[in-house]
Formats: sequence, structure tokens, C-alpha cells
Amino acid sequence: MSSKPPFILVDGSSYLFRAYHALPDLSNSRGEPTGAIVGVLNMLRRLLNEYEPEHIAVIFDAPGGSFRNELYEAYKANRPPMPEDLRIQIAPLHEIIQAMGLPLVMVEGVEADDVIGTLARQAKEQGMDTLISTGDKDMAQLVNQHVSLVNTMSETFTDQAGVEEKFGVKPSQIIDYLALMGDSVDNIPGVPKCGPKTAAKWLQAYGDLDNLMAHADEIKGKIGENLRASLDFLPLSRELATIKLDVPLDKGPADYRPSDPDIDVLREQYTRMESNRFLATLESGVEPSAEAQPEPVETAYESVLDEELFNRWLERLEQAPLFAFDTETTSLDYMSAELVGLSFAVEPGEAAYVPLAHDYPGAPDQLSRDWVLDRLKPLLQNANRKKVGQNLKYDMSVLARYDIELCGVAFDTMLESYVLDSTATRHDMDSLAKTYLQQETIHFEDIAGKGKKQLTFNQIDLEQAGPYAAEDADITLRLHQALWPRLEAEPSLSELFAAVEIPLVPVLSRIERNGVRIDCDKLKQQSDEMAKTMHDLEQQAYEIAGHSFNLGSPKQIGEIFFNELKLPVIAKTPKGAPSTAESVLVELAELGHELPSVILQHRGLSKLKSTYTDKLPEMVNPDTGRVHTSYHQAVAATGRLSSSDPNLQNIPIRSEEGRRIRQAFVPEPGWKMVAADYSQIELRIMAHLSGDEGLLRAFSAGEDIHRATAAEVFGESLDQVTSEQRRSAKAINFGLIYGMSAFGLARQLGIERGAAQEYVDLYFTRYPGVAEFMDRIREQAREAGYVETLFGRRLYLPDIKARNHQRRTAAERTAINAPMQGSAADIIKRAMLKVDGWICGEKPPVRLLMQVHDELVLEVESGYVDQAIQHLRDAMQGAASLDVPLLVDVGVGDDWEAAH
DNA sequence: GCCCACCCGTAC
DNA sequence: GACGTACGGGTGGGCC
Repeated sequence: MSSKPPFILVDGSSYLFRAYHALPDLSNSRGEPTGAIVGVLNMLRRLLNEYEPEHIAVIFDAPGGSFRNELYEAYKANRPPMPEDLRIQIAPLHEIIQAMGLPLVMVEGVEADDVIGTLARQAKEQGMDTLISTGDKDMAQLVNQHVSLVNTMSETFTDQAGVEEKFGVKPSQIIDYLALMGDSVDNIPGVPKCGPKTAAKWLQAYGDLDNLMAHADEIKGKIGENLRASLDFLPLSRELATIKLDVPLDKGPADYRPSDPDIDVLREQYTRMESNRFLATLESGVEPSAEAQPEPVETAYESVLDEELFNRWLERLEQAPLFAFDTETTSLDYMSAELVGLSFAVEPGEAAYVPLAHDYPGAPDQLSRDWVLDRLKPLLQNANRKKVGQNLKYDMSVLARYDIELCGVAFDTMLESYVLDSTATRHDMDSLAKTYLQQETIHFEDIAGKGKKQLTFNQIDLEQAGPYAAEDADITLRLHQALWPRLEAEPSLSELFAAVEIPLVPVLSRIERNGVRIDCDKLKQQSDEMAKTMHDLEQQAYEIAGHSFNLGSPKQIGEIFFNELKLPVIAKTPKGAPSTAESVLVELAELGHELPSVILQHRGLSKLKSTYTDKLPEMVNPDTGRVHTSYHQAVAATGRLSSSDPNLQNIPIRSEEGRRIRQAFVPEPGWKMVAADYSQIELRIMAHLSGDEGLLRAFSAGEDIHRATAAEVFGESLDQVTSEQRRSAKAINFGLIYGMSAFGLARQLGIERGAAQEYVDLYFTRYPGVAEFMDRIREQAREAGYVETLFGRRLYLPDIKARNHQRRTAAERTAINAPMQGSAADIIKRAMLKVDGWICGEKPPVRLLMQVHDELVLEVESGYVDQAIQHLRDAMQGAASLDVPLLVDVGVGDDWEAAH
């Protein structure tokens, strides 16, 4: 072959089938299959990167049969119809290939093979070498001095010598070879019992099929009989196996050149597929080959059991511009986790595990925890020594138990992944390794077991624990090297990462460790009262129903209501069962039935008791007397935090009984609770983003926004607005934030749909800027495939172009909601950084305790409250500068309820 | 006994 | 079907 890049002919159809069978299960979140597309695209990218072709064509079978069907009626008759989940991948695949700038060729009446054969022949005549990328052995007949094959999936290359080696016959004999064997898939019989060995043996002996047929009587035995019986059919078999070399084509080999990709179409398709990998590659322009098939990294992991080795590693860490580290502990609960070991990585593939507290029969002597931590402490506390980790908030909290304040957190792979694509379902290390490094990691369960028998890390044999722990640090480092360039390619994302998410890590760690003091006696008292009332309600319910039943079981309630009492079915659950949801029970109660209202009361109390009054005291840490929640920074797609164990972001406030639970959230003696919440922050953001004059004016004038909305929509003056009108306006305002429809508004307000539609129309007439904003945001989502917050946070919306109406409208609602909810999240995060910065700088007697989306809760020494409020207000109001004022309401009290 | 889907309800 | 984002409790069925 000459040194010029060869003419590449890609057998698209062959790869499509192979990819489908190799990767059948891939699909996007809507269940649309994508495996075959992904497989073919990966293969194409490898090919392009390897050969950088000047001439290339991707050939597919045209729909409908080929001339072979006319030659032979039974041709391919045994083939099952193409699976539906493969068929529907073809059109998008073709669109992507064309958008990649690759010439796509389909010719009616012939198969892809024939087009490839013809082009290869023409290329040879024009002095071009051809490389056919295929997984189909039949193509071996096309091989000659200027035509070779490559199977890009198995990465095997086949030239003339290769054909002889593989099949035992020359390329020129392949047609006869195939004719003799037949093809069961294509329903071509061939000679019964004649396989590759026999076919090759015969052709070696007789040269070609004609000669073999002329001497058919020389072949002995049963197989000789089979051959003679096949003589009539063999010429047809040969014809069917022969790839045509003279298909009329309107373009010649030199005309097939790659052209510029259509990025918009690719983005649209990759977004639909939800392939973050392809999207990231597309947006960053980073060459795909590196991450499509990364070189396996040689790993050298060591366990550090002596001082000399430890000192060598310490020196490496001190010299490194950046190192990855991870802690191994006895528990996921950061408040009780004991340090068991530490792992480090400086270079990909090189990592160390320093075991400190493995404790099982036969465990080796380990370095002393105090000795190791003493030596590491200066490094870990040095803000100039940069660290990367996976969820470093946890490690930070654990180290704090050993009086080490982790500083120099420069990167966190979990947050890198989250900022890159917050809609990815998981950002844990194992998932990230699979996605970005194409690597399976050792899973914790693999070495610790699961369920009751699960070991804690200190009980795990070093032989297993060492590689696991070292791998954690190594993978973290390599993930960072994979993720960071993608983040840097998007300045707004890397800015958000560096200025908000990373600095927030220590803030959240401190808030969690601060915890909140809980008055357990008060909660127990409430639980007891509720238990009594619930018992009474149960007795009433049994009396009405005529027998006892489980009031907590929607299923049993359904049985009694709809079968025994014959109450009307008001609504159904998504699964089709008669719903017993609150709204349904309310309606039934209004129809005059007694039982629904009893169940409603019971359900309300049961919820409060089990979720809050019983549960919270159980969650109090005995050492601190406080509850320590976990805030999750990489869960909510909009950028909000979430909270769990316990969830402090859904403590009741709306009902009277519920609100009492907040009375049990108390400051330490001599201190006060201070609660500060942004007033109408999402509506203010909507005013800012939309630039609607009416909305801006109302906020600037400091008006009650729901009242102002009511005045506009109902054409009243501000002071004439009735409370009913204000209630309706409030529902409209909230509905807007959530992208609600007239139907939803009607349901919310209990009015006719037509009336609700009138409200909505009226609203958009009065606030035309809002209507334009919503159109704009939907449009932007469609064009870019994502929406953004004020601070550049991005949320991908692959469903925005879904054919399915339900999916698409849901994506449109998210498109409208996310910029508002997400911008509010950005703003309060920035406020938290400011507040924490002030607390850490001036060390006032103030602690940040909780964040509840638009609210910060602190405890403040009584004498310091006024000053604290001043700082708090400044920090929160100054967290963003909008076209409307940011207003913060602050309350003070002896408990959280009183602080509202 | 463990796990999970489902239904429901709490927050912003 | 129809309002966005979360977490979590209880039930009940499947699985080991």
C-alpha cells in the first residue's frame, strides 16, 4: 500500500447489526434504544482518528430487497424481520453520520456490499488504495493488492496474506468458498456438511468451483453425494455470493470526501440520545479517540506499613502540584466515622494506601494513626497544597474529628461531574469511572459484603482493602484529569465550579457538624398526644367501617371505600388503582361521608408522628445532643441542595399541628434562633430575567406582589383587591414558576378550566414581558438543548424535542422552572459563602445551622443578635445584583417556629 | 429478613 | 395527563 491515506469504505449495515447485538440494552431515559447508534458512532470515530481519511464513504443497505431476491426467491427468507428497536435507530444514525460530514451512500436494488465492491474497483483503477471497514467475511472476495479489510470492532486487519491465513484460500477463491458453504442466515443452502475446512480443501485441490464440479464424481463418501446433489444449485449459490463490481453510481471515489460537521444537528441528536460523552466531546472539541478507547493504565498500588515508605510518599505529596486523596473509615455517618486508613495518588496508576486501624485476626502491624496524622497535618491544612477528591466534604468532616482542618480543596470530581451535567443520575465514583474512564472499579460490596454481614472497613483484610483504597485515590485523580478539561472548555461552568461549588464544600461541612439542637422532650410529648388522638380516630373508623383495618394502607382504604361503602371513585393513581390521595378524601368528605375525614385526620397525624416527632429524637447524636443532617450538593438537577438523614428541608410549617414541630428546634441556652428568608426570590428572578416592566415596577415599589398581580389581573386598585382575588393571584404566580397549565390552575383554585384560562390570558396581557420570556426560554432550550441560570449553571433538557407530547411539555415546564429555581439556588449559595466568610473571619458567636432553599437558619448569642442580623441581611441581599431589590425577612426567637 | 415499587405527603 | 425540585414513611409483594 502507498503512504497516502486510503479510501475508506465503511460497511454501515454490517456494523449496525453487530453493534445492535453487542450493545442491545443502551437507551435514553425515555427508553428509546441507542445502543446500535452508540456502537456505530464509536466505531466511526475510531476509524476517523486512526486514518484521517481524505476520501471516505459510509454505505448502508437501501430499504427494500436487492437483485438477489429476484435471482432467488428464498433469499434471506429465513431472516426474522428487523427488530423494532433496531429499526428505529437507523434514521437518527443516518442523520448523525451526515451531520458528521461523512458521505452516506445507499443504492436501491443492491446491497451495501455491491456498492462497496464497485467503489473499491473504481478506486483501484484510479490508483487509490482502499480500506474496507466491515465485520462481514464475504468482503474477503474484494481483497487484492490495493484493497484490504479492517474490522474496526475487533481491530483486526486483513490483507491478501490475511485472507489466505484465515480462510485457507486466496481472495479470488472466496466466492466459490462461500458458494460451497452456503449461508444459513441468508437461506442459501450450499453443499450439506461442507464447512470451511472442506470448502478450502476442495478449492486447494481443484482450484475453483467449475473445476470441482467437473470432477464431482471424484469426491468420495456421503459428502461426495451431497456435492453431486448440489450441482444444480451451486451456480446460483455462487451468483448470490458474488459481490457486484459494476453498480451504476453517480459519483466516483474521488468525490467522496468528508465535509464540515453540522454541530447543531449533532448536538440535537446527542442531546436526544442523552449521550453526555458524545455531547461533551462535541462541545469541547476534544479528540474523541482518547476517551473512546483509553489506553489501559498500568497500576502500581502499594500499602504503606513502614515509616521509610511513608516518608517517601510524604515527600512525593509535598512536591506534587496536585494530589488525590481519600479516607477509609468505619461508617458513612461523618459524625461517628473512625479513620481506618488514607490513600493517595500523584500520578495516574500510582497510588498508596496507608492503613492505620485494620483490626482483624492476623492483621499486620500498622503505622500509628497519631504519628501519621501528625506528619500529614501540615500538608492537609496547607491551603497552597492542592487536593482533589471525590465528595471531599465527607473526608473533611472525618478529618475534623482528628482536629485537622482540610484546606486546599481545589477540585472535587463529584462536583465536576455535577456542574458538567447535573441531570446525570449519579455522580458517584464507580459510575463516573465507567462513564469517563470506561473502567469497572472495585465496589465496596465486593470486599465488604452486604446486608447484616457487611464488614466495616477496619475488618477487611489488607490484601483486599489496599487495592480498593488505592484505586479510589487513583481513579479520583484520573477522573479529574478527564473531567477538568471538559469543564475548562466551558468558562461559565468552570467559574461556577471554582467560585461557588468548591468554596461551598467546607461551608456545608461546618453546617453539618454544627448540627441543630433538638428538644426531644417536647417532641416526645407531641408524639404521645398524637398517639392518643390517632387511637381515638382508629376506633371511630372501625365503627364506621364495621370492622378494623389498617388506616395506613391505601389499598385497604380503597377496598372499604369503593367496594364496601360504594363511594365514587374520584381519581386514579398512575397505576390505575382508585386514588385515596388527600384531594380525593376531601372531596368525598364534602359529599357528606364521615370516614374520609377521619382518615384524613389520622393520616395527617401519622405522617407527622412517624416522619418527625418519633424520628427526629432518634436522630439526635448522643455526643452533641444535636441532629446532624447531610446536605447533598450533587443531587438536585436545578442546583439546589438536598438534605437527608434527617431531611431538614421539609419540616412542616403550613399546618398548625405541623408548625409545633419547629418549636422543638432550639438554640443552645443563652442564644437565639435567627431565620432569614428571601422574599419571593423566584418571582423576583422572573422579573429580572423577563425584564417585564409591570413586574419590575411592582417589586421596585415594594408592593405585595400577589396583591399587585390581583390588581392587574382583576382590574382593581390595590386596596380594592379581595382576599379571594389575592389568593387566586398567588396561585397564578406560583403556577407560572412551575410552568403550570390552565388545567392545573383550575384544579388548584377549584374553578372551571375556562375561567382559569381567562386568568392566564389576562395575566400575560398585563405582563407581556413574562410571556415573551417564557417563549424565549423554550426556544433557547430547543436550540441549545439546555437552559441556564443567572450564574451560568446549565441544565440539559433532552426531552425538549421529544415526539411524545407528555415528555415534551414536561421538559418545557422544567425549562421554565429551572432558570428561576436554579438562579435562586445560585444566589443563596453565594450568600452562604459570604455569611460563612464573615463567621470564619470575625469569629462572632454565630453558627449557621440550616439551609432551606430560600432560607438560612442560624443560632446567635443573645447579645449579638442585632449585629448578626445586619451582617446576615447584607450578605444575603448582596449575593446578587438584580434589576429588582432582593428583600430578606429576618425573624428572631427562642425556637425556629418563633423565629418566623 | 432484605429489597423495591408504589402511594402518599412534607418542604420550597 | 395536566405544577417544578427534593426526601422519606408505610404497605405489600417478591426474593433469598
